[in-house]
Amino acid sequence: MTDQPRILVVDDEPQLTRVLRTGLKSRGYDVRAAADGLAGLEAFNDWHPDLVITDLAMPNVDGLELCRRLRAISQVPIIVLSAKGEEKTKVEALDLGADDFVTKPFGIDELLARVRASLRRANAPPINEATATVLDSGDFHVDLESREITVSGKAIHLTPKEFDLLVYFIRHSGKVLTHRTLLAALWGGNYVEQNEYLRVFVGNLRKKIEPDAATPRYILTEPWIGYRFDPDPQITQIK
Amino acid sequence: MTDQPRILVVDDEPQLTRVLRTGLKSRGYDVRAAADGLAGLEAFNDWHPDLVITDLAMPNVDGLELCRRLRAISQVPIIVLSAKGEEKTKVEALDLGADDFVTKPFGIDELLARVRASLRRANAPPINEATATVLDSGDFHVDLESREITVSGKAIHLTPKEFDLLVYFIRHSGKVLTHRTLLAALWGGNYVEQNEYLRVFVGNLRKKIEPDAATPRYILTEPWIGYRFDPDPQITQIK
DNA sequence: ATCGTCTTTACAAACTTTTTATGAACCCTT
DNA sequence: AAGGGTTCATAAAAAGTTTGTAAAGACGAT
Repeated sequence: MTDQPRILVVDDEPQLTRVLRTGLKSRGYDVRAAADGLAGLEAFNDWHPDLVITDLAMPNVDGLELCRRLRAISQVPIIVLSAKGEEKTKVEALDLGADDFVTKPFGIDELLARVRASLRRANAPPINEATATVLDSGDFHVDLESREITVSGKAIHLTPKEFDLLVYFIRHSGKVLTHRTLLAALWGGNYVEQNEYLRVFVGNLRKKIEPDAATPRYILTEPWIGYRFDPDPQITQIK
Repeated sequence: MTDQPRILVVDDEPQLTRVLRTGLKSRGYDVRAAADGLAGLEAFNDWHPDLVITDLAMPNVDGLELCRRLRAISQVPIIVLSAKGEEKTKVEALDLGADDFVTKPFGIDELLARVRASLRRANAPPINEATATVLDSGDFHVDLESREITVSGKAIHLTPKEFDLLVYFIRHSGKVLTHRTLLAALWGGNYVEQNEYLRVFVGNLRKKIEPDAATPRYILTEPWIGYRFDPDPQITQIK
């Protein structure tokens, strides 16, 4: 793909759509817009964008349903736009496989940063993910065979669950991971309500990997939603 | 050359050197290490290794210069280790006659595969690691034919199962070996649940090879997971 | 029958995970 | 801007497994 990255914007507010289109186009992206989920799906099949930005509240097929249908046919990164107070819906969207969310109102710069992050992640070498024996991400180095972990060169010791949690975070760097997702991945589907487990383990993990556990740099809290892992906080800065 | 293939490791990072040495020795290679290019050249003239593994960034004579000087006097296969993002230097090294390169970080298995490939290409003794008759790894010396073992020069007597267990450990130095893996390897697939066997045999083995069985240096426990064998514990464990 | 080895059993010590409790942080409403 | 209700961070206790070790029983070879 030597072309500009293609971004599909799905939103029923013409004003917001216009802002997004001009903002994204001026940064070199190729942008197309659709006014509802149905039109969005058609545009996707037609145009094969590299990233989809969708609002949640929409006529016809809404943002949630759009996520579901897109995930059924594609791994395209999805960024969800949502109004404040739609926490529950946001979580649903993320559980359905959305990559990130931005809460309205937002600055165009914030959205652009998230777009860059998602595109980078999508293009990033998911090389031999299944067979990779070494994970290397930002300040983190993990040898899955020897189960040795270093952060910025310093070796650390993790318990098995802590190890699994960190590996999961690294493998989904940048994505917003909901509590449910994390619990299902690490404890199994019967434990998706045990948020306390997560709190304790995230806390312990932070104590071991964060320079200052009180102001985390790597494992970021998304209140009401879940956590987000940033392996290299200098690059992903938003402001 | 009836001996094991000889490998010269040139690297100024003691930790990496140690990993390479134990990893290669445990597979039946004869290994010598040098801390910089100058020492590497001397060792080469002295010892005539069958293969040279060298880092790029080093004090005194660096990896590039080492390649150049080696090529002036020998066709010995050279494998270059390089950090991420040293693409340009990598190309230079290959132009100078290096045979292969491996990007850090790498798994020991990847390096071993390249070593085998380079030796094969060089028509070096096609000695199969699997048929090596002597293992030399850290403080351990094992003769697979006579089934004799010395630890730090002291001969010890092991029962057959203990012997097989130790050999398995040595051949997989540094890796964490799960209970299942060990049980399957030594007792067969029907015994993968018999963790008690393992406990007893590891305990007995420790009594015979550890200076102090109560605080093991060689056979390390990975709680909930399995065991890890470290043939050459120089750096004291981090807690 | 004896010896050496492997298997089985038992229990305390060590370690991880789960549970509980408390104060701080956060979001929404007024 | 302030208050109520949740959620989050943290420490520490409780519960549950696993591990280390000794020792007894089983098996086979000499």
